[in-house]
Amino acid sequence: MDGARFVRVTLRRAGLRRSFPPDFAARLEGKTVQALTRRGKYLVAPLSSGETLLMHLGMSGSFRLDIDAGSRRPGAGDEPGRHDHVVFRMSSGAIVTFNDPRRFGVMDLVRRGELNQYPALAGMGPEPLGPDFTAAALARACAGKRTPLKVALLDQQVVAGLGNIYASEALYRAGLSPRRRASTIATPTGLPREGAARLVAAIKQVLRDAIARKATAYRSARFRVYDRAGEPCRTRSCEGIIRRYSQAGRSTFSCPICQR
DNA sequence: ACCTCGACCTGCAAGC
DNA sequence: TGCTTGCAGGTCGAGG
Repeated sequence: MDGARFVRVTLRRAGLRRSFPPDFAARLEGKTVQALTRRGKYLVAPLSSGETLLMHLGMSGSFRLDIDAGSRRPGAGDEPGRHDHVVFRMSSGAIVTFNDPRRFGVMDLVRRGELNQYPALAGMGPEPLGPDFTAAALARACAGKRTPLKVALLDQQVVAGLGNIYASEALYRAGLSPRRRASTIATPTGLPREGAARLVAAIKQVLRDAIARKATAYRSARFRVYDRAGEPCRTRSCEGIIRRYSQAGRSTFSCPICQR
């Protein structure tokens, strides 16, 4: 998509969780993708029109790429699947198809000047792998929060882009209980306690590992606690058994012995 | 201002 | 085999 022009945009239903923006296809067709970047869990594509295309995969979204569909004759095998909701035909010859069974994904179009006011992006926390995500920053964001620490990590205003799996994984590596109050990693004035530095390091480590392993499909990844309820803790000489419980409606996994 | 909960969807696995 | 139930990677609005 990067550098290519939208030749034809096909919407195969009225929307995902939300309706598509008005005249969505028409506002894309003929425009060039100037860059393809990311902020938190949003894909961000500034266009030649001055608008920016925002895309989010939700829980079950994915993109399928057919890189040189243009050089082949259209034929069998090109039929759209049941949950192929948006099809982008690009000037490069590529066809990019957005598939999302649960339709929790997002496609939106915003004027560039209004990107900062876009609700999900306004006030979004620092990028976890960026220089601004420090123990001091995390402590400041958690100070005064009575929410469990794990719930705070899922709050995109605290840190951008962490999801349910890696929140559990990071807390495990940091040796911190998901049930602690978020405020316990900070002093009353919002300065970091030692847990904050460990947690920041663990978040960065967990994400770097996942990216290095190209763990795009969560099923293919090997987690230390996520989805391992009843199995032994992997920490050397720890006798703990991984527990599963619910926090803010999401499953959490942790070792009751080595996470405090 | 902050927090929890249900709603939004479909698919799949387990239990009966 | 076929039904029901519960659970799934994320947000967002309503209500406490």
